[in-house]
Amino acid sequence: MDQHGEVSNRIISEEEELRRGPWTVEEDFALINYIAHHGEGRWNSLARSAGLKRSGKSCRLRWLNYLRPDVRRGNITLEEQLLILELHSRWGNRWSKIAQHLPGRTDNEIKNYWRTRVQKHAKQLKCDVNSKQFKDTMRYLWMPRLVERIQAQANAAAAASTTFHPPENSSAAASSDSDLTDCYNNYQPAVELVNNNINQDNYYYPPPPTDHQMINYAGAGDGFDFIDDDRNDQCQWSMDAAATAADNFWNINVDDFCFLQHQFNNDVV
DNA sequence: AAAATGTTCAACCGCTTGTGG
DNA sequence: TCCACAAGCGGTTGAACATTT
Repeated sequence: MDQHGEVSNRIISEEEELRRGPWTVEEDFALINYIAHHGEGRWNSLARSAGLKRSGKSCRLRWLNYLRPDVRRGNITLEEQLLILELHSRWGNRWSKIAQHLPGRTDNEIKNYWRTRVQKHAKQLKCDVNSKQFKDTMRYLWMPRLVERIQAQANAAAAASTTFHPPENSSAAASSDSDLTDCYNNYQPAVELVNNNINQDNYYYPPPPTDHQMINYAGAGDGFDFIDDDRNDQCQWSMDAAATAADNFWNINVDDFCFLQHQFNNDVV
């Protein structure tokens, strides 16, 4: 057999032997070690050079989604949830683009969050995740509720800070809140949103988070005109659905939900 | 206690896009 | 302009784990 024959046979053999499935500790170590010395990129040749019987794709995915030092693990925070909902309302399933605004989170993680949490809620409400009703509910109920919870957390932290520190430190503690937390303070509770944020065109423009580091809004009306001429189609859910939403998912009480329905259907035109 | 059912998320797949020759 | 290859992206799968019956 000539040299070329040997080479092609070797390549075919290696391709047949490519491992799949969960990575072992040894494989992780080999990948980390190789990238530490040679950098990332050229994943197919990297996989061979590192002695890994994995495809380049598999190595790239393992590194980006799991082994990279700046990957953030653990539960998605309230702030991150709010940001995901906000950005998804603008960009849809552009997971990679959304992930760019959540430091340390991967597109895969955000995609999983959306599918397991958000889509589940839509399913249980017998509501399409892409429907106007569901998007409006995220906007009017879920996101304001998240903001309220974030604010409550911040208040609790501030109270704790006041308890344990002398007064001269409390102002410093207050001003040390992150920009993201500050921007959430611009949100209004759900009911107030409906009452106070109707502009001259009779369109509703919820005040978005203004954190310039995270979200760069192009301006009023840029994707946030959730109330439009089809408003009559909104809020057609049964009271069961309202109660389910209120009690199980968004912690919005049913009275508030009914009030919102009333506002949508009668007052806000 | 065990089986059934539900949930999570790492990993894979196929397609698209970018890039260099 | 075309082609080949690498990288990126979003959809999907399935194993492991958790919860319910």
